[in-house]
Amino acid sequence: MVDDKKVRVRFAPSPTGGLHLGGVRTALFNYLFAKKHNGDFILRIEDTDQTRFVAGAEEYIIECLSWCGILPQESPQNPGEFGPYRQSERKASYRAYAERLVEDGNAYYAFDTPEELNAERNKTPNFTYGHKTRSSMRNSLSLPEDEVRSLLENNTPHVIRLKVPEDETISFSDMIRGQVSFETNIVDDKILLKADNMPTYHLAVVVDDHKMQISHIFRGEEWLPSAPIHILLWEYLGWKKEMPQWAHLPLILKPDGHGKLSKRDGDRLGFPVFAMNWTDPASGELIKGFREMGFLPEAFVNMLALLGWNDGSDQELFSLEELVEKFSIERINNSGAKFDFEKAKWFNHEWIKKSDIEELRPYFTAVLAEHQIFQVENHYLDIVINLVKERLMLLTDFWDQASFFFKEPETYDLASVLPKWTVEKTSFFTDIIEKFEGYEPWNSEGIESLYKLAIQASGLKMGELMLPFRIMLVGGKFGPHIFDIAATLGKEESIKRIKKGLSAILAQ
RNA sequence: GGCCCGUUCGUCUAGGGGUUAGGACGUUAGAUUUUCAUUCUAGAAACAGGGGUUCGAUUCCCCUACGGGCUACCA
Repeated sequence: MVDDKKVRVRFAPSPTGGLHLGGVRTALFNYLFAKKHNGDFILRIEDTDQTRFVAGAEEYIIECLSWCGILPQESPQNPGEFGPYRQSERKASYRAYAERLVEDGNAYYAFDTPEELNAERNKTPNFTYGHKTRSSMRNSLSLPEDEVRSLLENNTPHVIRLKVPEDETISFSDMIRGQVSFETNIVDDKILLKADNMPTYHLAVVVDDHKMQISHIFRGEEWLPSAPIHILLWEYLGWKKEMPQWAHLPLILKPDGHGKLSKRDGDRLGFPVFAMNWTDPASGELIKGFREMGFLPEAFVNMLALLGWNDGSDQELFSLEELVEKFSIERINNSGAKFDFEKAKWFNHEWIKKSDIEELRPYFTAVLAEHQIFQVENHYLDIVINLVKERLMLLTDFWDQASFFFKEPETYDLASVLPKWTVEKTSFFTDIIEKFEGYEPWNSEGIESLYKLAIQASGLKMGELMLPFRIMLVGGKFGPHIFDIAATLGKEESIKRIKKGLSAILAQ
């Protein structure tokens, strides 16, 4: 599978918008394979379609990779010796290869305008530009030689198309699905060079993969049908011996219905599809990302890796280092996987639980800052994190679970307390305030035993006095062990909240 | 339509000629938590169908069905 050739793989997105989770997974598998085999992981920007260029998309892609911890060795920002790493900057080099193909009789000039092609498609239901139809179109195969020459001399807009041979079978061994074959008769004469002199994806990938000495290609299954075109090109360009090995990854599908997962599904079903928030510069529309929704990068990467790959054991939690160590192409699945957001959240939950406090702290500091809470002492924050972290699915849940540690409740769930309120309870709480005031040291166990003793002395039932206490400190029916909360809040703050809560109850 | 790829619990998957078909998410029920969540325990839940090959197929082969992808001067 991996011969003596140096492993060089590339992730080659086009900068047209946010980075889809399927894209991140492709990048991840490339990265894992490269690392596993001491190879290079390269980022190449495929921006040959200038009409689809979106400002900021390239920087965004790099930031996503950086967030995931899978930065490339070579990229536009960090060029190696195989640059440039943007196809638009390699523009000048492509035409020569296309011309060479024409000279060798493996490609030809075509002068049909987009309008003419459209008309043809409307006329003939399943029109394809190929060996059956090219003689009736306007190209250097059908037109007289001198007409072709004068068209070219007059700079008539034209494209260069691949001349796909007749009656051949192209087959290759895909590292994931084994032997795959195609009949050339059904492959169309794909455009290699557009009228704007830019190459199409087909020409550009092959030329660049060769120039960059790419050894293995991991890409989505949607590319499988164009594999024969690429193989033909490797052959016609005379590079067949250096052709990389192919691996077509299964697709990530919509959780409900059917089809490839798209950004629209995220809106519709309420989960992110992009790695990070993406704002479309043209429309201003914001599309949510996993990062901003509260995912740990470790969890995101872990979840993605297990979507289509497993190590054969029951293990599901893997760090990036472990993935590198255990990754193997043989264990990549060959069928598409429906994305399951519930499972994604479970991965995040597990990673929050197993992450170190130092790693977690900055995330929660950021969550607090969003709610105008600043300058929290690390010691206090750490206590709170340890109290609530196993209750969190998303980092952003921290606010719902722990806001009361940083500000007193604004509202009280009085409905769960009022109906059973009695004067005895009022005096219990005025009494407990006094007891608390004189109590030291202020720790959870101590407070608990003092509180329970007071309950016994009052003759009231324990169950009647636990909930009101919680409502006073927290505001509602949630949160960790109540005496841990009181201990963390401190004596002064706890007493203050009891007083305030009590008056809120009495005010009704 | 044509071509290509695929098909094990609802979902992600392990397995592989003879298994009680395993795990995880979700779900259900209990326990713990004098709140809620977590956690723990238990349960329900799958080999798409039909033909072969075979002593024996979920596993190998073929067909069908179904699903997906591609079919642009997009990647």
